Amino acid sequence: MEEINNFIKTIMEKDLKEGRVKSIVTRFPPEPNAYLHIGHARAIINDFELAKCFNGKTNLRFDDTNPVKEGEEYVNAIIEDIKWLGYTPDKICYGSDYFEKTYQKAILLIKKGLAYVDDLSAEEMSKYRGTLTEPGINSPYRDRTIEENLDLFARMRNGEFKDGEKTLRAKIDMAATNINMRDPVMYRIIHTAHHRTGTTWCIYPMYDFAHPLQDSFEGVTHSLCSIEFDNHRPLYDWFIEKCEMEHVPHQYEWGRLNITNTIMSKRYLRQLVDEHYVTGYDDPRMPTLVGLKRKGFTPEAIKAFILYTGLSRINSTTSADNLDFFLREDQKLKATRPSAIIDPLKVVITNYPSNQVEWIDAPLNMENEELGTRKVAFGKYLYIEKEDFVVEKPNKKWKRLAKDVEVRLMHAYFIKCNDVIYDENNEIVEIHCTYDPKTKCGLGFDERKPNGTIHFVEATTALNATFNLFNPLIEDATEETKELSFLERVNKNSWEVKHGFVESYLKDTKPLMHYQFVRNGYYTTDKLSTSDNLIFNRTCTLKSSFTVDNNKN
RNA sequence: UGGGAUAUAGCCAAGCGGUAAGGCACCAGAUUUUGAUUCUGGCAUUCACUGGUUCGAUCCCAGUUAUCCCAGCCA
Repeated sequence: MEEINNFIKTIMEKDLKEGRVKSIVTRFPPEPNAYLHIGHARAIINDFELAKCFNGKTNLRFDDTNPVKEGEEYVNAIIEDIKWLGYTPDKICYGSDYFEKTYQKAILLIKKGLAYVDDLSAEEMSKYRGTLTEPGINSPYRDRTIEENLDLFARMRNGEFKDGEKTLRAKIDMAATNINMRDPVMYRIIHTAHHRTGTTWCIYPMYDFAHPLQDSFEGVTHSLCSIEFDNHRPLYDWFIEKCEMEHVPHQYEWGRLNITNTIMSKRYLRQLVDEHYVTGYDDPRMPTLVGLKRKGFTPEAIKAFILYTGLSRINSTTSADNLDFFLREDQKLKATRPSAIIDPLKVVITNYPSNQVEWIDAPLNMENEELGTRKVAFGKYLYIEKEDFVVEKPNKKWKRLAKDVEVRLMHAYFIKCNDVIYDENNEIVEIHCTYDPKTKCGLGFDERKPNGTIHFVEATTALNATFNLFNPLIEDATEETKELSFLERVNKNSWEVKHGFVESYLKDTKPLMHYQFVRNGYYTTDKLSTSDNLIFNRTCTLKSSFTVDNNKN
């Protein structure tokens, strides 16, 4: 495993050395309302790996303080994803475990005159809050007596008020330049059953109030979150101090990680699923962990990607090349490498018997013979990749087949092209070659050097399978076509589902699948273990356009 | 136009007062039964800009510019 090294680690080392903390405790606090994606993986990996560096502990804590958005389905999915990444939380807990303790701390703040029950409606409160440039003004309910607040808050809990009728607010400073400090709401009334506490509660703490207390209750030392919470840190510290928390956790922020041409926002991922642009959260086109898993990613590849990509306070966008690299690196010695032909060109071996097919032993991975061998068919009729043939050798650097040129068919024989057959439109139909029996793989033939090596499949034994281009696993060999589409960023604010993934990806980036199947054949055989000789049909289906508006609300 | 954060190569990212690590991408060459892999070499006289402090500044200070975040009873 790579050595983790980033600014948070430096902070931890210093805190330990200077005695501010005795040991490291971190937590990964997802809200159970979405599937985890590669961005979460960064948080998970850092939370766990940083604690691990110092023999510390990491909790998984579900931040379930809003019953209208959350559910059990996500809890289980998140637990599974973390397990898949290879981590075991020290404890699995829930924000709702602390509802009573949190409630008591709210009472403490009321008693100290630092919290009050407000009757302002949401719209009124918004007006009273002021703007970025103008200070807010105090709520008319701000000066209720402690007794009245205590009574009202108890009645809020007892369900005497409707949703939105009252809130509990912290009494800080309506003129604060940091808007988060302008008497933030601590509790709101929600008469909705909670997935764990049922109808026990009808008031729920807000993130800003609940989170620091939860961290403190659990003994978290370093509460790591993304940079947009930077503005909340003063409030975090305020609640810790004013609630007289025994254990004092500290919040640190890091920048968010984006990946080029990848949607990472929960909201849009949900839209893609809900509106059936993809087949589900585990669609291989999704950046979710379950999606990446189906696409062929391994936890090791994801971890290496995250750790090598590093961490800073800058929001950054990493090229998808980076992610691909770590998958290739991870799969180099692990993957079996059978051949596949995407765009077939028929080859007839004129000097080979027409009713004969021979099977040649070939290693599954030339760089790792421990993976064993497979039988590769060779016969009179073959397919090669169209792009591996040109009639006339264009230059010295051309290392593939051309007329009157001899190449090696990987694991098989040297072949030489003698004739090119055209149809009435002057398109190449097939090419005629001869093979040299002396050059069979393994015989040690070295009298001539071929003009390169290309891969092939034997036509009569090959399976006509359709691949999901996004997925190294062969999904359905029997299915005739599969819709292929991809998300492309059209401009800063919108993305579209485009058809024709293959072409665009081929043009703009080194296509992972092209690389894996065509030239290298890195993929993990899973469902189709009986044959590794496959014809790749490329089928694109037009899909409607999907545009998202990045403007809030 | 209020407050906060950030600025090091095409993309990430180390460096924290002593003269710019590393990875991706890219380029050139060698090896090669995958134009892959592997190997070798190249890739910031300069750290957003302008001043200042200092023997010495990416690092400290001041100003400027650019980008991001904040006006949910979301997290």
